[in-house]
Amino acid sequence: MKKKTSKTKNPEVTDPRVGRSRELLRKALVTLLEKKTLEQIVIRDITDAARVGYATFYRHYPTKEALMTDLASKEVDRVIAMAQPKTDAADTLSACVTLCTYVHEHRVLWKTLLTRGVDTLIKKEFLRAARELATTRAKSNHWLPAELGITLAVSSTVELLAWWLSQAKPMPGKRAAEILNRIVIAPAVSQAA
Amino acid sequence: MKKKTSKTKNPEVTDPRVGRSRELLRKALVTLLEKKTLEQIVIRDITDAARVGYATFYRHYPTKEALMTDLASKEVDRVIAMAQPKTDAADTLSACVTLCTYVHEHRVLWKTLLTRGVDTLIKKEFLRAARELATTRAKSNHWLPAELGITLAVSSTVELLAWWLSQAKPMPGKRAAEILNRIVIAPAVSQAA
Amino acid sequence: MKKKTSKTKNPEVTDPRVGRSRELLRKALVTLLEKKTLEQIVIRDITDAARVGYATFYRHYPTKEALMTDLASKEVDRVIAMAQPKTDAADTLSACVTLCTYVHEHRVLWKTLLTRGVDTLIKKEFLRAARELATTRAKSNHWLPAELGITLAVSSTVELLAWWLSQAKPMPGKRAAEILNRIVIAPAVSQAA
Amino acid sequence: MKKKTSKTKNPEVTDPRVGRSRELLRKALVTLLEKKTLEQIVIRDITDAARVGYATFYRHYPTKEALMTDLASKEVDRVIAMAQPKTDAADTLSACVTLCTYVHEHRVLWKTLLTRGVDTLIKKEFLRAARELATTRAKSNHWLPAELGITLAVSSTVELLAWWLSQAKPMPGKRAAEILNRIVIAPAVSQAA
DNA sequence: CTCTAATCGAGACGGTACGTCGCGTCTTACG
DNA sequence: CGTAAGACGCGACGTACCGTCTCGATTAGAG
Repeated sequence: MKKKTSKTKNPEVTDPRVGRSRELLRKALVTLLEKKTLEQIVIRDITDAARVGYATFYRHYPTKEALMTDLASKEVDRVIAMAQPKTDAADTLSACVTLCTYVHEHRVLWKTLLTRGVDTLIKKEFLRAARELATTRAKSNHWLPAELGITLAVSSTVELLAWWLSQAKPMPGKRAAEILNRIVIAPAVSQAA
Repeated sequence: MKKKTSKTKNPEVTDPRVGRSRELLRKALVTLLEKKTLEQIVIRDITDAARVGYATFYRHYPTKEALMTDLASKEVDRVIAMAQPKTDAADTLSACVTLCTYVHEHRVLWKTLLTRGVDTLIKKEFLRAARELATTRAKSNHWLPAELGITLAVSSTVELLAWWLSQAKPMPGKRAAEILNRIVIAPAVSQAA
Repeated sequence: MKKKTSKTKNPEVTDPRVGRSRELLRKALVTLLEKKTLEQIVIRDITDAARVGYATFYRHYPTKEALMTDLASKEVDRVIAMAQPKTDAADTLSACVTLCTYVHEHRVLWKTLLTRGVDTLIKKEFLRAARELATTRAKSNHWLPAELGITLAVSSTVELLAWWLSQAKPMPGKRAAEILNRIVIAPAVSQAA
Repeated sequence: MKKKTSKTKNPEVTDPRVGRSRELLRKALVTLLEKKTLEQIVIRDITDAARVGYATFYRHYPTKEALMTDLASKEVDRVIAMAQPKTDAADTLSACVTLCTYVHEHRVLWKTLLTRGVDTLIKKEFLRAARELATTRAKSNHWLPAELGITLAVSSTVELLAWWLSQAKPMPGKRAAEILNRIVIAPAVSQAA
């Protein structure tokens, strides 16, 4: 029989329950991260908070780190997408301001992303994004290996944001952006020039 | 009753078996770290490798992280002790060279310390040491909070060393030292000036 | 009320698909039983082998044991129906021969019915059938309670058949029938006399 | 110095905790069997009833069936040990009386052993014991294979006991013994003669 | 050299979390 | 509208480590 070709296998998952479950799990994890470290969180915590069956977790993510990475990559992609145009315009300070502003607006989430033992995963996502950026504007540098430059820039950025948000009374985003630009981004870009 | 009180606690006189057990445990951990992440290592692995009873571990360390910290702080103290005189002499490049040379000479150990999921602990030890240094030479800085400066310097240093040692063919220590000095230490010191 | 649609339900007129699905499920179970115990078989195995949707199983049977019982009772009824006339003629040996012959002809199936952890269900079906027989020819017996007699006769019969079929080189059906008659049926009948 | 030679490596397990745990588990299982089938019992039920950690179960038995077998074999061995001398003296009725008396005295336990879906395991143990007996008194038989004879005798015995104990008002042990002897044991022995 | 207490090995134990499996129900989208 | 495909809630499974504990057997060093 010819026919049925159309439907039977749609490449991507179509069942709406799948999307819903994943959404619930991500939300639950964010909530829990406000109170505990990722490694203090147990899978049952997540499924309970998401009001989802225990096994359902494994139907979507192999580990809690995978769920975390999903979360992190979405956030990182979003912030990069916002800052990138400015970078393209070579206006690094403006890019930093955009970044810091966004982070500050979502400071509750970002604080947990950066300080709850999750920073490793966030850093990995930033690195991924930074490498993509770098390839588009590859500039050779005599004395500083590109990969090292990226690593340092990313790690400093993350470290700075983490420090900033963990302050009892964080400085204004504008100032954080200035520091970030002056101490990390501008040197990095000028090196690359 | 006075008893043989004398025996019980001479603060620094310890049963030689104690020292021996701890040594065995540290050695065992170092060995294991060459093959696995700290969190892949379980306590039984350590005690087996050390050829020591399982409970003996807990007689000396509450967790494997404590053992790791013991290890890390010894190493960090040693390398700081070597580099510090140079720093005092304001010869930062020379301090960097000393640091990199030492690390390179013990690269097998340091590679595992910096890359086997242990970097967080090492960084903590470096921070501890760096803060001590900083207090001795406290300089005010208008635009860069001291604590942030330290944090960034330490994290960049650790990141750089980790990157360096994880290369298939690491560049010579002298070059690593130059980069370290130029990109991390010199800016940090000049800021502080 | 005559119901609205003609379609719905004439008690014995069943949707032909129903019969088909059940048939497929029974066939599938028989096939699977050649390789595994009933309790090693899971419902997904059956539906996969029957090339039927998973939920379809539950539209016809509440558990795999129910399916098994369905299977077993059909077989037992058949064999009883064949042997019974002989029993009525008091020709017990002949009845045994009929039984053993039938079983031997379907030995692949019966072997699995008797040895794959299914014997309990088969025995239950035999008991059911045997009790029906017994009521038609109820004879009192001074020292042996009737129910016990039936139980022993059935269990010995099943045990004997199971042993027989599980032999690497089973003896001929005629001999099995003789043993069965001599050791189980004849004594049972004479007791009842 | 001979030392306390006795201790260091005794081939069998010496730790008293082991014996205690196993005892607790067996006791717990017996208790639970009075209320549920073996397969309705879940390992957590056993460990809870035994007031023992869940994992402790697996330190001693791989499955609940293994625990059950342990229990069963102990009982079977005991009863066989009591009846065997009589059998040796060819006094089969007396052996049956001994058996039935013992079983009746422990009827609560035996009822569960024989009717709670455990009979298969008990039968297996009886078979084991019966085969041992049989080898010591191996007699050839022209028309009845020895293994089949044993199988039938054991299964009938078990079936009879199960029927007996499951009666609302069980007949006296003496009468059960007579039936057992007359219908199972005596024929079996005379066959073997 | 003896005696006593600290330390040790061995490993059982009560727990918690894991990741898997199968059940039986319920949902979805297609034909 | 019925059915395949399969997601879901549930709960038992058996495993892995954890950190605590009990045991004797060594061993160190004070008397």
